[in-house]
Parts: sequence; C-alpha cells; structure tokens
Amino acid sequence: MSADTDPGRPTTRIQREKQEVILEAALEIFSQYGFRGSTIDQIAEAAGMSKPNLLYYFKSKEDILAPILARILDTWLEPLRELDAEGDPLPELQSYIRRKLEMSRDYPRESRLFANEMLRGAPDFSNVLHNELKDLVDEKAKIIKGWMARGKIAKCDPYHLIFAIWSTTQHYADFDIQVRAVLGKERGGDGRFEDAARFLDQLFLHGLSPKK
Amino acid sequence: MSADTDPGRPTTRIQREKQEVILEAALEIFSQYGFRGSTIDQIAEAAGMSKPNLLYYFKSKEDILAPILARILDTWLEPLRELDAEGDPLPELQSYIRRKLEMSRDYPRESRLFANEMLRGAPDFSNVLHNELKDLVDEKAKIIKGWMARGKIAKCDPYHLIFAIWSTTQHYADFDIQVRAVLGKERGGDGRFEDAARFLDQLFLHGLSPKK
DNA sequence: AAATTTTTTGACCGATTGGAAAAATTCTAG
DNA sequence: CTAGAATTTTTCCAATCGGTCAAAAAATTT
Repeated sequence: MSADTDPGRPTTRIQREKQEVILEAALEIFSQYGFRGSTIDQIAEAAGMSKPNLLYYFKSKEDILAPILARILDTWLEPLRELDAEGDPLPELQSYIRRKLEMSRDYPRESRLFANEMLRGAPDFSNVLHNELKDLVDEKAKIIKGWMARGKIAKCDPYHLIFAIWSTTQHYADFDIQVRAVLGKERGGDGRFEDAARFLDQLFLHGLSPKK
Repeated sequence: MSADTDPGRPTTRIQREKQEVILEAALEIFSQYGFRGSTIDQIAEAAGMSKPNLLYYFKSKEDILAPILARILDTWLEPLRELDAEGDPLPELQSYIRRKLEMSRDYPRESRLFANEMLRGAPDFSNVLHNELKDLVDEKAKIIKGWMARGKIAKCDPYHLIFAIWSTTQHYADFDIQVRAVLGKERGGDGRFEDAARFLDQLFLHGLSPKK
C-alpha cells in the first residue's frame, strides 16, 4: 500500500521517521531553489533515498510542499499570537520585534521559502491569507489600537506597523546575502543580529528625531 | 548573422525594437515565476515571437536575464545616489523613503525579480553586491554618520537604517499579495501606498513613543 | 529588379523532468 | 518458519526543457 496522505495519520514508526526526513530535506532544497527550481531527485538525494521511494511517501511534488508551508505559517505567526492585550504595550511590541528577529536568525530557510511563495503570488495558500492570517492581524490590530486610544503608544496605522515589523525583521533572513555583502567581513558576522536588534529597538521606540 | 551580444551595440532599428520587446516580456515572466521557473517559450510567447526567433536575439536564457538585472540594480540605487550630504538631513531621508516607496508602487516587477535573485543567493551578481553596492552604501553611511555627529538626527547604525528603509518600502512590492489580503478590500486599494507613506514618515521620525 | 543581408520559421535533438508500474526486498505477525 | 503486508529498487515513459540548424521569407542595398 502507498503511505501518502490518508485521512488516518502515518501509521508505522518508519513512516513517521521517513516523512520527517523528507520534509526536512525538502525545506532545505525548496528554500534554496524555489518550488519550480527544485527537483524531486534533489530532494530525494538530500533525504538519502531514491525518487520512487520518496514518491511512495508523498505522491507528488506539491504534496511535499503543502505540509511544509502549513507548518511554516503556523510557526511564523506564533509570536504575533502571543501579543498580549494585558501586557505593557511598549515592552510587548519590543518583545514581538525581538522574537521575530530571532526567528529570522534561527529559521532563515523557512523565511526564505515563505518569501518565495509570496513572490509567486502565494498560489497555494491565498485562502489562508484571506482567512486565518487576516483574522489574526485584525484581532491584534484592534489590541494595538486600544493601546493608542489609551495613550500608551503613539497613534499610527496598526496594520502598517505590523508590516514594518515583519519586513524589517525578515529582511535579515531573506536578503541575507545582500546584508552580509554590504556589512563586509568585520561587521557581517554573527554580531549583525545584535546590531540589528539594537537598531530596531531604537527605530520603533524613537525614530530618527534628534534628542533635544 | 546572429544579432546577439557583440561588442558593438544593436545595429538595426528592428534589432533595438525587438530586444526591447523581449526584455519587457522577460521581466514580466521572470518576476512572476523566477529564473528557473520561467521558460524561454513563455517569454517568447509574451514577446509575440517564436522561441528560435527569440534565441536569435539572445543566445541563451541567462543572456536575457543579465541585462535586466543590470538595469534593475541601476534604477534601484538611483534614489540612494541622490542622497545629498549638503541637504537638510531629515527631509533628505524622508524624501529617500518616499522615493523608494514610489518605486515599489510603480515598479513592482523589478522589485520582485530583484528579491527573487536575493533569495537564490544572487549567483549572478554577487560581485556587484560586494563592490558597487557596498561602496555606495559605505559612502552614504558616512554622510549619515556626519549628520548624527552634528546632532541633526539621532545616533544609530546607518547601515541598519538603510536596511530598514529598503525592507519597509520594498515589502509593499514583494509581499503585495499578503499586504492586500490583510488590508482587505476597502483598505487594500490604491490608497494603501499613501497610508504606508504616512506611517513610514511617522515611524522613521518619531517611532512609537507616546507624545508627552 | 537583382543581389545580399537580416529576420523568421519549422523541424528536430539530447537532457531532464515528474511520475507510473511492477518486481524485488524487507519487515512483521502468527 | 511462513504468509502477508510494508518498503525499496529497477525500469520505464511521456512531456517539457534549453538550444541547434537549415531553409524560407523579409528587408535592405546596389
């Protein structure tokens, strides 16, 4: 019998293990070459098995991508989910920014694959964007608006604020090549994330206006 | 004779015209599907000619991409080149941010193709990144540092400031699908760029600290 | 209008692709 | 140990890919 997507979850131990190996290999390949730029052979080799063997676990190339994307989106939104209406507004936002930056540092492959899908127009999960994602952002935007109304943070568009947090932090994963090239050898090392954290903290807190 | 890359530039009128048509079509296709995801047939069809006819003007797929990337990078950096050391610091930076945002609005295909290349690790112009780009950013970072030293703007890392400007503005082109999905029908229309401009102006000027 | 050069087309090629089929092997339960 | 199920490998295929080539068709020059 084939082992692919049945209503019932993977049954045997070997199925769970191999599926995990394949998804890890596929993430590596997809994030480097994009969906169409990756071949099943590449993924199979990275997973240490033959192509037909891989196709025994996932019956098509798209069936490999789908669970990866689902998992990424879930992981990706976790920091935003934790934004707490009861917390102290500014530290709450700072902590969100820091966590997003840490994700760019620790999971660059996920970030790049996600960006790749966005560039392609997100053909596979545009419904998720319009439902789960929009709902979550709507909810958190409302919280942020409440903070603004109570004078806890400056008034601004909460949606564009969230976009700014996403873009500035993800930039360090998606444009890593460019960032390291521009920073050069000395400043482009591991310390760049701490420098980025410091800068973003100041930007989102005070902007560029000089102190008086 | 073939019409492709000779030391001498395109000679005939028809060559200039067709090469332009091809590059425009290739930008459209490449920006949608990425380099490996695009086929010469697709580009040829978009350009209204047969594949062998296209290959008469550009002898390989990479030979089509190269001039597009060169042009994009040049266009892309123009706003930064214009950052004027003699200008008024804050308005100078605001104007830079605004121009970059306008480019995301007016040239989203170019932005997405550029992002695509970055995600791939910029195999074709990593040398440009380490030379022309780094030199330009170094020069402008020095200008910005001068402004900080004279107390005209707040002290911060000028490199990460430039990254923040790039990422926040380009986000509206590269993640357009996501931005529009999250903003919804009413707020996701043409007005989103004006909202973004207003928000970015405030973010880079004052950040989120509440007014006292 | 004839000669020559440039442009376009149709037919084709070898390599690679995603995937199917079935045999061969390994694992597991009785 | 043996039957049956699960896993893996070998072989193969049709479609698509980037690219070539020679000949036809336009365009240009003389």
